[in-house]
Amino acid sequence: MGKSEATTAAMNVVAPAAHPLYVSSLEKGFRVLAAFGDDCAALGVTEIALRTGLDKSAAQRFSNTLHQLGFLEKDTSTRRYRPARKLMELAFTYLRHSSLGAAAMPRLIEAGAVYQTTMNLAEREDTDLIYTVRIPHQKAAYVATVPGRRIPMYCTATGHAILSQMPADEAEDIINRSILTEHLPGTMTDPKEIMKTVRKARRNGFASTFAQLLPREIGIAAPIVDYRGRPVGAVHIPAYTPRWTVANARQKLGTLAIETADAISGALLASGQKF
Amino acid sequence: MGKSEATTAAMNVVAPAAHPLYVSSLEKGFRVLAAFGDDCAALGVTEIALRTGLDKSAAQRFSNTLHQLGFLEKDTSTRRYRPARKLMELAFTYLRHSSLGAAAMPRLIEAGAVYQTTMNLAEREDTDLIYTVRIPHQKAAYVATVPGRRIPMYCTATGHAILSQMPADEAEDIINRSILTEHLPGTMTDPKEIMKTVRKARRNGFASTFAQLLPREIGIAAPIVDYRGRPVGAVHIPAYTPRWTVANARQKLGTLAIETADAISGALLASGQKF
DNA sequence: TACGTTGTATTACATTTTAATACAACATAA
DNA sequence: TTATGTTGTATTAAAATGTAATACAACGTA
Repeated sequence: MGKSEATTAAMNVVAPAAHPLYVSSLEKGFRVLAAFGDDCAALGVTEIALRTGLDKSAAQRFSNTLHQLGFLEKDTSTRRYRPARKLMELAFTYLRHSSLGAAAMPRLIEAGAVYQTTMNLAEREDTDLIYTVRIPHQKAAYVATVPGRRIPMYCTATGHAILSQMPADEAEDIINRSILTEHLPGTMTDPKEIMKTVRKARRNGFASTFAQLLPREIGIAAPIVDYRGRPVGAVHIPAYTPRWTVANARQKLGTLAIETADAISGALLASGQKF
Repeated sequence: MGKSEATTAAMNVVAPAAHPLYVSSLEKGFRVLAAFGDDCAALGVTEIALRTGLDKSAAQRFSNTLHQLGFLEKDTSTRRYRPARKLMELAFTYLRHSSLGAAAMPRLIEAGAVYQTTMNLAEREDTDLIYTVRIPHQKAAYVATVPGRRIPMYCTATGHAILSQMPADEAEDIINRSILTEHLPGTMTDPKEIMKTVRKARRNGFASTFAQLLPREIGIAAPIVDYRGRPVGAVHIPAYTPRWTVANARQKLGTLAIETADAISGALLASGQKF
């Protein structure tokens, strides 16, 4: 599973073409942060240079600066850097004013209590999703319980739920631009098959997948829509065999996911925000 | 309550003196992100310039760059910026390899189920704390359920729990460097009184506070220590009147907090990590 | 339509970052 | 221990980047 996680891990911080108003130093700083992947808890400057494509001097200066700012810790004995707690504050900067998060939170808490299941809120980020709110109930792989994680749309119930509320051409575009990797034996990588699943999700009002990214995981997800009916995120409920069967999960958790997502959509509408 | 939250909100991104290896552009970029406080969901460039101390041109370039990188969203109609989902990925960069988080997660989940209470993990950040893992059970003010939030140590059970495991002079130093604000009528701001509470926490093995930052909130917290006995964080359980009384919370939740914190300390030790 | 305000684009200028290099610290093995 | 490689740190002259001033455009209000 560690392996299957790895492929979804790298944060995307690439040069979006030179522009007169573009401060490339800022990008380099974020490239350093993005260098910390699944496979490395701590990095030295040489390794950072290697992973970021910066030369040693640049790696040195940016690591140093991030350290001074408090976003990287430095182990004085090994002289290696690691991400620091303060990065959590940046998440708060986002979440604090997320009307989606605020609308979702109480409803996810409530829904999680029904069957003692974990409840997640995911939002779209291009061809991927990011979990923004997670309310764990049952124990699972640690990374699978942590917010901020990015997963692809093409092979996840959450992704299908969102795709199901889009015009077909838009959904197809996302799938075509996705890197279709067979994370586990059985991960769907055929665009036609994926679109078929998406259409099924559209008919049912929710999506479900089995063992696509994590072994034994049944994913159940329902879309959250804005005032225009456009998908802004999805409620995701993970369940695991053998405690749950696919049929049982689809019936019970599918309904729960839809109810919860609809309640959130409604609350968003009431709060009058577009987001 | 919104008010009491506000004072604890601003992220600390200040110039740590010029150094030859210091990239000031990076700092400016983070200053822009830090400009988004409690009182503003979105900001225009002029406002950003005002809040960051950058001039209009700089504010323009850094906002633009952060936008291109995906860390700021731009509302095309109002032309104002707002923090974007991608900031969540930075939190993941930290959490992914947090052995403290990994040790705490399953134990917090388990403990939260006992009395249906929210469970938090907080870590120290100078004179403040940052919530890194939050497992909400009961509904509460949205910001009080969101990870990444920073709160002061001097007037919180979580802070006292950590201070209680430090040498007295170190604890006093933290209190002296804290900005002692009376967030609510009754917030403790007298260093002597604070130290007295901390000593009491030391004797009891856990700390408790009432209505210090949030009205009606009873805070219960127990320290997590590393292999040297040094505090690395704390388990925090919030409870609210009238559902809980202070006495009842101290008795039941105090015990639970201690047990959970000890279990986490033990797991950390077993995992062989210093952190 | 006129006016203030706010966002955007363009420059010459100079400060900042760069990349090369040299040095120091550490780890490993002979 | 001494030698040897590797990795981290510090210092520069050179150059590229970011700066701040300014002008222009877009929007909202009266």
